[in-house]
Amino acid sequence: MSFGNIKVTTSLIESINKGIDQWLADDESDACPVRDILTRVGDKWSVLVLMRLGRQPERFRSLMRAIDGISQRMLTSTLRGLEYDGLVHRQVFDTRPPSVEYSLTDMGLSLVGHISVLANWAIEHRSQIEDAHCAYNSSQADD
Amino acid sequence: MSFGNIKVTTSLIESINKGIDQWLADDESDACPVRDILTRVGDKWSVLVLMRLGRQPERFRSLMRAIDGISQRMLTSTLRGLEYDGLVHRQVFDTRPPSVEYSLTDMGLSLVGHISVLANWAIEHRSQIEDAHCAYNSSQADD
DNA sequence: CTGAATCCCCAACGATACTG
DNA sequence: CAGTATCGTTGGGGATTCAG
Repeated sequence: MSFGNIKVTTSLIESINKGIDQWLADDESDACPVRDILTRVGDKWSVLVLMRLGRQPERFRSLMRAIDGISQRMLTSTLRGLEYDGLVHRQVFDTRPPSVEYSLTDMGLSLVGHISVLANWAIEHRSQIEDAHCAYNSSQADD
Repeated sequence: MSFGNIKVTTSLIESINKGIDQWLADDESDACPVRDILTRVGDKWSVLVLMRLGRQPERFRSLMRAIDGISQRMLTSTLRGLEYDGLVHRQVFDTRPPSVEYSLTDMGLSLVGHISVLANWAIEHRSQIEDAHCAYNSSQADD
C-alpha cells in the first residue's frame, strides 16, 4: 500500500508504533513531544497562523486582520505557544508605534510541510469521507 | 531542505497552501475536510484508538483496558466519530453476551501512517523543542 | 459486554476594557 | 500598534447510572 511518497505497511507501522504509545499516554510527565505536537496540529488557530506565516513574515495586526474570527487574546496566546515550541520567531522593532514581526523558524517551516501533507490527505479523501458519512447516517436510519 | 522522504521547499508549500486557507477558515459550511481531520488528529483519544487498532482489531472492553484513563463514554463517542469518518470499521457478532470488534479501514490505516510520520517528526525534534522551551523561559526571566 | 442517558464541573475561549 | 487583565459563558469530558 502506498500513499504519495509514503509507503505504508503494517510492519512499518509496527516498528513506528513501537514505543509511541507510552509517549502518547504519558500522563505523568508533561514532557511528551508527540502529544504536544499533535495537540498543536489539532488547534484551529495554531494551524491557521502557521499557514499564514508559511507565506511570509507578518505583523500582529496584519495576522489579526488576515485570520478571520480570531480574537486578540487568542492570537497572542497562540503566538506565545508557537514561539514557546520554537516554531515561530518573534522579532521586535523598537519603533514608535511598536511593531513586531512574526516568522516561521526552520522547524516551523518543516512542521508546516507535514501539516500540508496531512491537509492534502484530507482533501484527497474528502469524497471518501463524505461517502462514509452518508453510509453511517443511512445505517443509523435503519435502527 | 529535506525531512525523511518529504522534501520541503517554500514553493512546494506555496502550491500546497494555495486555497487551503479557505478550507481551514470555512466557518460557514461545516463541510471542511481539512479541519475535520486535523481536529481528529489533535484529539487525544482518537489517536490512541487509531494507534491501538493499527496493531490489530480489538473489542470494546479490550480497548478500554488498553487505553489508560479513557472513560466508557469517551471511548464510545470516539469510536463513533472514527466510524462516522470511515476510519474504523465496526463489526457486531450476534453472541451472548454481545461482542463488537473494531478495526481500521484502509483509509484509517492510511491516516495512521501519516500520523506516525508526524509522531516521528515530534520525536526527532524533541530535543530541539526542549531547547526552545528553555530559551523561551530564560528570555522571559529577563523581563 | 456494549452501550445510552444524565448530571456536573471546570478549563478554554470570546468580549471588553485598559496600558506602554 | 501590540499587547495584558479581568470577567462571563459554554461545551467538552469525567463520573455515574440505567438498559439490552
